[in-house]
Amino acid sequence: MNSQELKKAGLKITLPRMKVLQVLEKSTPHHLSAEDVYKILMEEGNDVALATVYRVLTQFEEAGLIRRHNFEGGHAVFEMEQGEHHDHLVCVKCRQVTEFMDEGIEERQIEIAKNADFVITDHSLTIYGICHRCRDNVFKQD
Amino acid sequence: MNSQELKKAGLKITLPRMKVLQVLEKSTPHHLSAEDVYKILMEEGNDVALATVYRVLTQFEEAGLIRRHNFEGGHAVFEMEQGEHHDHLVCVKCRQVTEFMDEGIEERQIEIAKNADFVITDHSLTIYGICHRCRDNVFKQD
DNA sequence: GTCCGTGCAAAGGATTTGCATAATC
DNA sequence: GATTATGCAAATCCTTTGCACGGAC
Repeated sequence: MNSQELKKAGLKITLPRMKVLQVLEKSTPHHLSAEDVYKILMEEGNDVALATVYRVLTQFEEAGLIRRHNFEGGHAVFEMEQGEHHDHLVCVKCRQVTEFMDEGIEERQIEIAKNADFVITDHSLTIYGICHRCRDNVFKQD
Repeated sequence: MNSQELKKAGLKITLPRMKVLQVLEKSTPHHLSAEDVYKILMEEGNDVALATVYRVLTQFEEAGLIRRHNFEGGHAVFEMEQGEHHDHLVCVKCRQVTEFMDEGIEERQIEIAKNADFVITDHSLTIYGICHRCRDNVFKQD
């Protein structure tokens, strides 16, 4: 139930918040921009102002319910917090995002930060490239 | 001589381009935003329009002379292309950027992309945190 | 009923663009 | 002298904010 998560986060249960949360959960592990969320809500007939989507997403991020990523290319994308950290493979053609996690890399990062006398607050590793589907379909439009 | 680099990149030698290039080279390996470059030029008495700075930076990036990074927090930063790849430690307090490079991590990334049947075009690893100076100076303003 | 949340429209910051002028080759 | 670059201002994109109204508790 979504209302549980909202309450736990100290946020009042409102329709816009419930709806935005549903959209994000439904599309896990996809990565949606504020605009994406807004469009999906519109298509579903749930009229929520874009400004509200932004506000709600920001609140969710502060509450630790979701995560914001600033990949290259302008707009931020959001995904449900999945408990465990992971990194991303982003296809520069179709924009599809795949997740991965590598213990070795994680350990090395901690090591590097320690050596630099640096307290890690966050880290993001993103590999940009062309996914196998886009490579196979060079002549088609995805 | 900067004009060499510009010519090699197929760009006409103009004052704004020379000046922007000088600023970037002078501050290597610092990371400057378009606004930063603009302000430095202004302080030096070199009046270049902000729009021109953006245009020139974009051209330099396309020519492979410089590199653009979109760290978290809004605006892009640029640095001279230094031939060899490296990653970044970004202090979330003072915004200072430190560079590092780890062979083990690089190899793991290639491995991961291979397993995902993904052709790497680029990759960026950024560790966000608090540098030792900011940690020591918690009560002062940097 | 009080307080917080929402919608709307306007503001905001970073970056881009159209157009006339000015510079390079 | 032809073509490309620049300056300026306006436009654009993504995101945030002020304010009056509506809804949650």
